[in-house]
Amino acid sequence: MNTDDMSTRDRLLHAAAEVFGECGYKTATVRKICCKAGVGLAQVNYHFRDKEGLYLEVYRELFARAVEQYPPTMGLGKNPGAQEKLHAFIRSFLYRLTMVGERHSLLVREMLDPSPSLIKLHKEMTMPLQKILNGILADLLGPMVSEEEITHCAMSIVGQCLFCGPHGLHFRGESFPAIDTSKIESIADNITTFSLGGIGAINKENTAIGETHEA
Amino acid sequence: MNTDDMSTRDRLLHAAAEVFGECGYKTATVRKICCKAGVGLAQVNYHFRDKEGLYLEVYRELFARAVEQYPPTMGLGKNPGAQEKLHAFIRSFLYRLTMVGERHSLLVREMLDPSPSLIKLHKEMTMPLQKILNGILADLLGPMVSEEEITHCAMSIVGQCLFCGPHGLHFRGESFPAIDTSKIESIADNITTFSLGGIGAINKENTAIGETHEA
DNA sequence: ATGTGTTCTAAACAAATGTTCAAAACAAAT
DNA sequence: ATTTGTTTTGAACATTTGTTTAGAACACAT
Repeated sequence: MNTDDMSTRDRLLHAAAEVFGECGYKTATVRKICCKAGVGLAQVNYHFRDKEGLYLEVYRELFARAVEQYPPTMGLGKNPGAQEKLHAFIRSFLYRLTMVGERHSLLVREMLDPSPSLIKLHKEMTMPLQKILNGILADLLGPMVSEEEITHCAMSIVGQCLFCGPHGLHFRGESFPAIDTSKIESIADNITTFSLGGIGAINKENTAIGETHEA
Repeated sequence: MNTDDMSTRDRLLHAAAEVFGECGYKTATVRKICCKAGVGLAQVNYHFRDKEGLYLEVYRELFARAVEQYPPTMGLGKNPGAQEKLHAFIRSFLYRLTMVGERHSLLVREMLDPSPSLIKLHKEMTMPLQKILNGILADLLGPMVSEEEITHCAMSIVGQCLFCGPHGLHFRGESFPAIDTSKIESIADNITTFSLGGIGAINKENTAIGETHEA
């Protein structure tokens, strides 16, 4: 992408996203970022107060764009069932990871090793998504299920997505192959099938316990 | 633990495990480690060549101890079924994460964001465990299943463990509450139930496809 | 006691990094 | 054209960090 006509601020955001993504917060240097952006060294401090200010801004913008482009209801028709909703949620999650990972694994990286001041921001941006997933799971698990069990299922699903998704490769200690977007769909199908089976098993266990106790 | 009677080398390993665990490789400093170990600054280079040498040694030792203490067959009687084997695998996985996380989240941390030279070592130490999981899944999924599907299920399970386990808290942007070991068992039960359900679903889908094609 | 190889200490070095600052360049309004 | 406020630059500063080195302290065999 040609960044010549962008403002210094935007050039910095653009370059910072790449450098932070490649190196992580600590290893990325202000010099690298400014060099890549083609601006003076002092610009980071001028426009963003300090390195961390720049970082937070990059994170916020990136996250927002990802959610905008791949909302958790992505590809759903009207009156979708809970199963379709779950599928859409998982699919969109994986695409968000992909998109963010193409030029910068920033989001994923910092989700796993957050800088202190990022935690609050991350919570703010994640909360709505988490609420949505919990709602879907509440539907799927029925009214007899506890809040704790919903959380457990949510964690199982998020864990799968993070690990199986485009950047799971990092965790597994592989090198960094390009993301084949075509695989996302099949991965999403797999996780959905697997998770629906898992939810069913939790459900069955639950009603079994219920019967035992109420009988 | 009193480290007064240990050798300088062991004191360094001990302190390094803590500091690396708390800070990660990049942020941890040789000075911090040596100070905590109560040894001179040059000892790291003398005993381990450089910072990375120390790091690799810590990692190797920690991993080995974790596997020794919580082997993937932990708590199994003789002639266990595949389901029990899976449960034991998940349980031991979580305990390994816990143990390692008590004093140092080193293992988990670096599994997620590995330093370049660590990748090889990590692969070496992980491979046997991965083989075991694949074997269990091959049993559970039956003979008709493809290698790819086994891998998918394995990833789903590992992803769940990493995210739901003691250090999943990091990813979720929470602070770092002490690990309540008593919760491990229930988490393990949950993941096992969820995963067995997921495996069942994959299985069912598979035989359905098989029937369609072969009919 | 002497010599020898190992282990340790304290100081210093070289490189890298985030930040600051004074001055220059620029833009826009009067 | 002058003023005013903003943006940019290049250099410098203060820290931090991993590593090195010369020499002291030590262990131990001869």
